[in-house]
Order: sequence, then C-alpha cells, then structure tokens
Amino acid sequence: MAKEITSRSEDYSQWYLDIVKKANLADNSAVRGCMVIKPNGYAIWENIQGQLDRMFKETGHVNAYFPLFIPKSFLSREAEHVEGFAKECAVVTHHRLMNAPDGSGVVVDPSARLEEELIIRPTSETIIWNTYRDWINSYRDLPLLINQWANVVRWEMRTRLFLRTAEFLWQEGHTAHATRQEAIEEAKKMQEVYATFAEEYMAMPVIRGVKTANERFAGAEDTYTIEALMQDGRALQAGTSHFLGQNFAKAFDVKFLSEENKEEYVWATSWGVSTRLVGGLIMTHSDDDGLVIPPRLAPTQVVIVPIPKPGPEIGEVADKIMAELKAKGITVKFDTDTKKRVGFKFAEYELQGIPVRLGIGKRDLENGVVEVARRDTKEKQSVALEGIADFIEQLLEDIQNNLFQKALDFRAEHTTVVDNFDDFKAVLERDIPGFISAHWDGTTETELKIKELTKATIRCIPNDVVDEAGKCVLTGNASERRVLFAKAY
RNA sequence: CGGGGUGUAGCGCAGCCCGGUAGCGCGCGUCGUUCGGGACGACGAGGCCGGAGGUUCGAAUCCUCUCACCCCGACCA
Repeated sequence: MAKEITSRSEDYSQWYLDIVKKANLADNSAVRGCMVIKPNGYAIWENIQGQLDRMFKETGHVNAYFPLFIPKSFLSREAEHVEGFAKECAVVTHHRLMNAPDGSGVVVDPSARLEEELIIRPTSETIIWNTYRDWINSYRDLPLLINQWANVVRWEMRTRLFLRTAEFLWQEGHTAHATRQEAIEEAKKMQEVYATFAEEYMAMPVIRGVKTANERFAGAEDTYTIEALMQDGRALQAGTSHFLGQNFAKAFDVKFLSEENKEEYVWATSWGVSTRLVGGLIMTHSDDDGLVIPPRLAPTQVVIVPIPKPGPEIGEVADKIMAELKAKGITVKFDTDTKKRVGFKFAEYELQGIPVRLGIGKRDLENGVVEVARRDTKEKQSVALEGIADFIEQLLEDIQNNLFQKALDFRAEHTTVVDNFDDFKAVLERDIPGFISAHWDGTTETELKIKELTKATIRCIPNDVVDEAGKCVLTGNASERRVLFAKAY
C-alpha cells in the first residue's frame, strides 16, 4: 500500500497533489514555482497539442515562433496591457557572468548590464504586433492567422502544479483582420474550437461565455471564455479568446490599405490554452483510486496484463489482440514485466488512469475469453476473444461518453439559481459550491463587492443566456440577465 | 509583501524540552518462498541532522544570524 492517495472528501488539494505525484505527471523542480513535467504528464500534453494543432490548421491557421525576450519598451506601448502584467514579469538585466573575485563561484558581471532590459514574455502580443507592422501593408495581406506553441513566464506568488506555475507551456494565436466584424467572428470561432476540444476530447463540459470588464484580458475589448466546473465545485477558466479591437494595431502602428485605398488600422484577436488543461483534466475525471484519462487523450488506451506470467500461449494471444487493436488506431501496451506482481500492476495502471485493462490468464485461455476492466466504472467482465477488438473499440467510445455525461450531470447538480444574497452566500458555504446563476447590476463596483464578501467572481456571461428582467442579487438594482458566479481557481 | 509553519536517508516522519556523536516506516539491493487485486522472510546499502557563527570536554539537541521550502492572505490562465 505504498501509493495511497488522500481521498477527495478528506482534503481535495492534497488529493490533487497525490494524483499528480503518484501518477508521475509532474514534480516540483529546483526552481521556485516551476515544475518538471514528467513523461506521463507530457504525453497527455502532447495529445492535447496534437489535436488542437490539427483543429487550428483546419481553421486556416499556421504556426510560427517569436522570441522569448521582449524589449521592456514594447510592453509599455499599450497602457492597460502593461498594467495587467507588470507585477509578474521576469526581467533580464545582464548578459554575462564572471568568476567571483573571492573564488566563491560565479557572479553577475556588473559591467554587462543591458542597455534596455528584456522581459521574459508573459504573453507575446507586443513582440508579435511589432513584427506584424512589417508584414501587413494591404488588405491582401489579411487575414493573418498565426499560432505559436511556446513557454511563457508569469511570476506568480503562489503556484500549483499544472494549474498555476511560474513558467507554463501554451499556445497563443494572434490574428489580424481587415474588419471589426471579422475579428470578432475569429475570436468567437476559436472559443468554439476550444469548447469543442474540451467537450469532445477532454470530456470536460464547458460554459461558453464572455468575461465582464473586470475579468477580461488586459488590452482586450472582449474576452470570450470557456469555464469548466471541477469536482470540488470550483470553476476553472480553461481557455480564453480575445477580441483586441485596434488597441495593439494603434500601439504598434499596424495599418493597411483597404480596397478603397484608405489607410486603416487592423483588427486583432489573440487566444490561448495552456498546460493548465492537464490540471483541469485531472480534476474533472479522476477519483480516489487515481487518475482517470478520457480514451481520446490517453497516451496508452489499453494495457494487457498477463496473469500470472506471460507464458507462450498468453504471449500469442496478446500479440494477436495488439495487432487487431493497432489496426484500429488504438494504442496498447503489453506488460511483460515479470518482476512485479499482478495485483501491484492492476493498482498501478488504475493509478495512471489507463482506460481499459485486459487480464489474460490460463483460465481465460481455456474458456476463450479475456477479462476486460474499465477504469471509469471499475467494472470487470469476461469477453470472448472472438471480436475482442471491436468490443474494445466500442468500450473506449462508451468510456469517453460516460465520462462526459458524468461531468455534465455533476455540473447540472451543482449549478444553482439564486435570487437573493442570503441564498447566494448559503450556496457558497456548501462543500461543493459550484456555479451560481444570479442577477447582477452590471457594475464593476458590485462585482468587486461580491468578490470581497464571498470570494466568488463572475466567471462569465454565458453565450446562451436568455434575457430576463430581475434584480441584482447584491444591490437590488435592475438587471437584464443572469450571470454565472463561482469560486475560481 | 503581511501572518503561521517546517527543514534529520530517495519519500514520510521520530529524536530536540532533560546535550554524550542518529532511529522508524515506505522505497532501494541480494537470496529464497510466493504469484487470478498493492506478498512474505532473511540479510544488506544508504544521513557532513538546510547553512554560518557561538556556548561546551562534547551540539541534530542550547543561543545568534542566515537561507530555502510549505500553508493562509493581497494578485493571476
């Protein structure tokens, strides 16, 4: 029992940490606030990347790469943007080390101070828009649809593996358009790409919505978001897509000649998701026995465990099953390790979240069956060898759907419509508070007051919200629609 | 940056109050018995007790100073 996991009910954050550690997803590193993503965790990220990258390309985007360093002066070109990031920037001031005069090691060479400090990118709008100025001259150059996969640094005070780290991996799309309408459509399109990915691949239902002025990206006119609900009833912002208006075009003087031969500023969007998604994936599906990975993102979808040892017949059967599964594009691993015991392996693969486990023993061979265990429900059954690949293909589908449905049901159970502040507070006191749908008078002041009083923030104004006259849950002032509140990560 | 806490073997901890040169569990190695849900036994390897200074015949233990990390707040994907 070396790898026990703290139960969710006992201590949810410890449970999360236990999963990350014991499923070998990531470790804290020697650098404060930065994590080492281990092979198991990185494989999930690679699958996320792979699918998103396909979806970006299907929607006409291409990849490029911009520098890690941003001249300090760039950041101050857009006033709101600097303000949003100034407090969490890592700054490069020197470019050389030297041996310490007293022989105690290396020190920064004081004579190697940079003329202008470089900021390690917290996001790349500024360097990219400075570059786009040279790339865009005419409406014929538009739209410009570029994405980059990169690391960024935000000097966070408090960090949590995957959910908030000082350095993280992400993608950032940066597009330029001829018209306001086209840019808005692009931002919304990418929100929908993210939502589709979250729901169909991560099996993580999300609310599509728009951020309030207070919560939106520094420098954006509108921020579109996808918000997911974790098992502890807190919301996770899983992806954002920003309509940047002409803010960056004006700050970096990016103009184009229109078809009417008029000089105009271009319209911009940016959008991103990060390794935070891995945290969301863990917190959406996993249980007290360990990680649960939806089949469509699982690095290994099926593992075959010989019981008790891989004799020649078992090996033959396993090889045959593997060949059939691989032909269907299913990833499968045959565990031929003879040093570990069967029970240990079972526990280990459950901990690692592999969706389907096949057990093959002498008894099974005699009966022409294999034991099939699914990770999501922990159910086991004997299934005939004949047609096993079709069965597993279908089972993986079922698991994917079941995980999504379970998460959807969970969210429905933990979304509460509230009409007065006492109820509002009462819901937040619950063990699993969840989303709260309530009226809000539309002012930042009220939003901040509610946050101060309850720690809950407005996650978004859902896209599908219906107009409904009502009274603000705090002030009683007139409200035209409900918004979604929650405590957030 | 405020408030609290912790640094002793790879990990989790005990020892500290009442100084005498370090111990437990897990993990790790070898051998044997096991093997259809996290096996058991025997033997074994592994630590300048976060760092510096001080008190003392003697410091993991007492004193001073430092450094690091964690938790709770303010900020954030």
